[in-house]
Amino acid sequence: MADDQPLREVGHLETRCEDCSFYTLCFAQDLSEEERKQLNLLLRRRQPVERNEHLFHGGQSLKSVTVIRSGSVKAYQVSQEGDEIVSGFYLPGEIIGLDALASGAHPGSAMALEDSRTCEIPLKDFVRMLQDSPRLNSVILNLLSEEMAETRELLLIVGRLDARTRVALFLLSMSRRLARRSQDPDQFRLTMDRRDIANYLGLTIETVSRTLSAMQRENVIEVRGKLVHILDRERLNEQAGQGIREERQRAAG
Amino acid sequence: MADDQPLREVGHLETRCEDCSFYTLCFAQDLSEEERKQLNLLLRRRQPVERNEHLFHGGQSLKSVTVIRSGSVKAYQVSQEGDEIVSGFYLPGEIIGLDALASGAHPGSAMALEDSRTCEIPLKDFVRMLQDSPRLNSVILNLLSEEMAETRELLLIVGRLDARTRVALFLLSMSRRLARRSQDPDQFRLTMDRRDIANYLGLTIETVSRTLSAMQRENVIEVRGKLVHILDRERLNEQAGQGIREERQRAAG
DNA sequence: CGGTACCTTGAGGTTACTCAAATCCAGTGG
DNA sequence: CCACTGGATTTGAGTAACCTCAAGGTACCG
Repeated sequence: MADDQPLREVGHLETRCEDCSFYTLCFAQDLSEEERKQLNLLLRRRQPVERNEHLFHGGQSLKSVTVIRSGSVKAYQVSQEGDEIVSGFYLPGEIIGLDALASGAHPGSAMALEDSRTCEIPLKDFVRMLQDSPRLNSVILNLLSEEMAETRELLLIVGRLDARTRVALFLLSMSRRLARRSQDPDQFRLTMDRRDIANYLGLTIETVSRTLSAMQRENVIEVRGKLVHILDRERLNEQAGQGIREERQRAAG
Repeated sequence: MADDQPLREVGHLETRCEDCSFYTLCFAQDLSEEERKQLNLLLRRRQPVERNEHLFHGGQSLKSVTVIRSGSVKAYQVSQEGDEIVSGFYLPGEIIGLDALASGAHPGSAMALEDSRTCEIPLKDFVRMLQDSPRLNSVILNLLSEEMAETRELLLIVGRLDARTRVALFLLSMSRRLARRSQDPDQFRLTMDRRDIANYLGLTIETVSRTLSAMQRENVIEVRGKLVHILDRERLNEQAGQGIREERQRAAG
């Protein structure tokens, strides 16, 4: 299908400063001119990391708070049994490492899915700013609670939804987050492989693959390897919406 | 089995102040004498809540931070589809409402599973204390991150483990938390019904029931309705430990 | 051009779900 | 104290969804 208009390669993502979470947050949440200036001063562009290189390992102490500038990153933990558990993906403009703020150590590891660049604020500076600025404090609390909410949502997804729904939600999430950073929301490249997707969604590779194929047969999406084209967002939304196994025992509420 | 020593009813749980999270935290985390005194002053014992009564509803603004003094509470959210999603249980001495600190509104609802009593600190006072005391601040951040960690763990449980393992983990968690509050860790009463357990674990009532029955047949536990007796903690631990579906596709790490 | 890793597809098995019925239990009223 | 009743729990039989194992295809890289 659509051989006249095949999926075209989408370039490596690079976030403009205006699209970065630091930027957006700080300017949206009415920090003072002074606070902004300082934040910008502290921001360091770090050496690019290569594909499969780690940004940090689980258990390491938190050295800096990081924004993905380009590329993408997966966060994962290793269970007692030694299994890798993918807990999330970070796209350009998103902040990584906040969940370590409280304890001071990273609960999990982060690995680049492709060659990536980041901006960082050394932890010391960041903490100092936190102490000086109640505003920034509340900004961070908010970010944390947002991440908490996302984890909660994932909880809902992973445990209770059928494969079709999980995959639909995943695609929509990616689409939404890419759109936020000035990307085409209907055509994008998944930077993670099927294994990571499967792991993240609590499915097997085969099930993810079959589900994507099925969606393609039904003309909801077009898939070619990592390239995804959303053809019928309407139906994708439907499939994402209704997945809860048709009424588990719901209580009175 | 064990008809000579049947499960005996366990009395209504009441936490001594020494077992309460507020108490423990504040005194463990070296707050100043002054700070402690103030915290105690602010603590209010609230009117008891009856079984099935709500402590608060989702979306309501956070009015106070609450410790369960006696009884137990379930936290749940309502999904878009109108299904109830049980996100956790709170036992005597545990703090409820922290996850609303950031946004100021409760993300979900809380309902008493039995007649219960609570202690509360009005939000205003609590926030004032937070501003005055960097120590308390970090204590709270820690609690939050702890809750985050718990949610993450639940994430792991709910999506990826088989029924047997989920139930085993649930029983052990209950046991551990009860033991912390001076209860017999091997003999206790579940205050929630099978539906809540099933919902919490992402299973159906029938599966929970069957699993408990199977564990009983194998002499790992003894169950009679809500009463649980752990007979073989060793094996229960084993069953909790190995559940991950025997090696999902693990990546290189 | 061959090799390797990734992805897709197929066949069969297992787990947990669904539907249905029996049993247990707590609370109520006689 | 006991029968009654409605809800909770257990148990059983059949089914659907997803996993496992296995083979074949595809793309990328040297």
